[in-house]
Amino acid sequence: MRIATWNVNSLRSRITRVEAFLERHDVDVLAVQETKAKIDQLPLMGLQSMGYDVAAAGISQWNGVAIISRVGLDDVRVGFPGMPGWGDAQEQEARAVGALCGAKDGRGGVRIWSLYVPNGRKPGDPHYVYKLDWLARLREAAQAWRDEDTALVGDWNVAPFDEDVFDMAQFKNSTHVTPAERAAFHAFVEDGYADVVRPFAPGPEVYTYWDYFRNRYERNRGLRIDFVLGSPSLAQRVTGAFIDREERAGTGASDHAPVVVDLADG
DNA sequence: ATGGTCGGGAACCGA
Repeated sequence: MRIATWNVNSLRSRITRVEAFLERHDVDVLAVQETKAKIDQLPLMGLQSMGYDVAAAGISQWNGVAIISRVGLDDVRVGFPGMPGWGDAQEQEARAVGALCGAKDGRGGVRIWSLYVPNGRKPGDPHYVYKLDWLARLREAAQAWRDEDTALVGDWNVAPFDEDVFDMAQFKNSTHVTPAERAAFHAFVEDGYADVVRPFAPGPEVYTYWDYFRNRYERNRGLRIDFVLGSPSLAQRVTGAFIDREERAGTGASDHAPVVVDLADG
């Protein structure tokens, strides 16, 4: 089974590229972030005609997430127990929270969580405090999923290592690289989740996001902030992975590239 | 310190 994650920066404006990506790489399950649309605004007809089902959590203007699957969607969940504002969509909208939804594939083998970690804006900002709280609560919830085939995939808005940043000097006093954010990310690894892509796409100068400003992509001035973290049993099934860097090229691209992971049958 | 470019939704805000 081939799974992927991609911050599409608006599913409506990116739908043609999403469909082409799924076909080009023969993807079974795609987790998307920043759908930027309510569920009833999503352009699903083309995806459905390609054999995909869609589960979505449309929470605010910019942080919606979805899972697109052609191997079924069982036991779809939105949010996680303990998630700030869990069960209160209006509060989530008001607080511009991160978003997360998860589903098992049709054979019940893998639970994939599509997650958009809140953007902290600036260290010390209320959104930054909220981001750390959100990650801590997700960690607690994820500990209960560690003994299953679980994939935590998406835009973590954290660059865990210096080599994941094109120029650390430009990130003084910036979010994404603070010790607290990095510790929050590494806590998942300490609990047994593994970055299953990095062994197949080692740095330095390997990124998943390039700002639209200043020709950052053309100059490869990016960040690695999109990750697939696998529980131990899921990580054992990984046979390969890659970042589809070329998807970021040209006009009409998202500012993030997709990340693809291959799994052996469980 | 600021600016640069996108997307959404119709003026800027947030990434």
